[in-house]
Amino acid sequence: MSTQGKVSLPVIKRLPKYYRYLTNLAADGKDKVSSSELAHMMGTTASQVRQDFNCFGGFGQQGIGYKVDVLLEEIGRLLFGSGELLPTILIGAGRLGNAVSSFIARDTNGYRLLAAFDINPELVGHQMSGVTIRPLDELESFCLENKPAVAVLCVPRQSAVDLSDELVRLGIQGFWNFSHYDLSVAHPEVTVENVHLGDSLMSLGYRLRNQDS
Amino acid sequence: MSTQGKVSLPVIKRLPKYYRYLTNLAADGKDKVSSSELAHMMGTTASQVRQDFNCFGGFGQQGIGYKVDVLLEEIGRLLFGSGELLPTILIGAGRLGNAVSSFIARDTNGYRLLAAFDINPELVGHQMSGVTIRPLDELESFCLENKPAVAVLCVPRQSAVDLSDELVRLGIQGFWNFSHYDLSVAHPEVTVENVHLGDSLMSLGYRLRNQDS
DNA sequence: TAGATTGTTAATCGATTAACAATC
DNA sequence: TAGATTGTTAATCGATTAACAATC
Repeated sequence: MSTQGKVSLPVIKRLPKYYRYLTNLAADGKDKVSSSELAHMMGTTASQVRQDFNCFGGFGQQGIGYKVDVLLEEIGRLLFGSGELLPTILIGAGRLGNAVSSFIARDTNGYRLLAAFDINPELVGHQMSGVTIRPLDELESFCLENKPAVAVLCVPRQSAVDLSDELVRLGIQGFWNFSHYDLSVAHPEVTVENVHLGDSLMSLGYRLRNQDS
Repeated sequence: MSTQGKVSLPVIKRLPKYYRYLTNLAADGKDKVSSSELAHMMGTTASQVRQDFNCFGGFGQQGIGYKVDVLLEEIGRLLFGSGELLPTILIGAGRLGNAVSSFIARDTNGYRLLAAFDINPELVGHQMSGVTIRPLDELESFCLENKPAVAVLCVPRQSAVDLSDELVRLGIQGFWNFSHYDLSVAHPEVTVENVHLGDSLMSLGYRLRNQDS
């Protein structure tokens, strides 16, 4: 079990989805579930479900299925570790930043929002999802003092290019990146999760126009 | 050329990214680019770039490279068709809906925002990204009259389950889905682009905690 | 015991990468 | 012509699916 390093990205991307469906099952009072039931709900195959779970060390019971609470606990540990929250800062407190901040602030996701930053003086000083918006000048001193591990970027492309260099220098280990710029190419040494909303929207357009469901 | 149906999803997902980088190249005044230059910028291989472009019908020049304007035009046509915008409605005008609406309203993405809907009476009547927020009761009559093709869902999980059935019944062909619920399983007959922000955040957490860049 | 369902190995499928002839 | 780079086929790689023995 916990055979680190051999878990592929496709599997990792499915973990939160498993977690969601299992939470629903638990809420419905189900205590056992089979790989085929889970597969049906998730729109995948029983084979894949079993294969995925076995990346970590099978926690099922042959002939019976999986216990929902065991799965929730195991996958929960994988996703959230031993419970320590990842100290996080957000940069860019516009509309997108505002919406996104609420996801980080929810303590069910495993993060702790320390502060938000913006260049716009009109926003500075306001509260957002429980933290104060600070001027960008304070970024360096804040990071040196508070050692955030994760930065969430909700800024335009051009700012993101410069900011990411600065942030990596300041010891940031991961980015949740909404900027229109690909951090993983410039900074392969950090962990990046890109959310390119414009790209997502455009590829939907392609599929719709080409009638490919 | 335009050999429909044989373009795989991974290729489709890369199209907007090509489009972005080519736009930058054009802005920088470059008129030619090689597959290896593009690959370097995008963090992929020259082989993949050529393979991708050949899904549609090679528009490069052997020995020379690709002309930036030709690529932009061809990929632009793939992404945006002949220029008609996809009539779109948005449901859920909260913080996330508000942020997301600006992407749809930008006419560079190929969509036209017709209206927004919300159950919250306090939001109804306000303007958002150029359209009026309407009460959810008007959804059916609005759809019958205006025939939107795409619906953007920025509502909680439970509402999404019911709404998607209703919207498919009303003739919606595609969803840009931000709700915490998987539309593609319930409605395989429509085109769905899921953006699960919580899932994205959780999988970033896994990777950070397991030091897997 | 019989039925069910996992764990795990093997087969298939598809996407990425490499190689190279065609050609500008 | 020589150098460069595409178009395209072949090889590799990895992920998904199928199959089946182990076992509850």
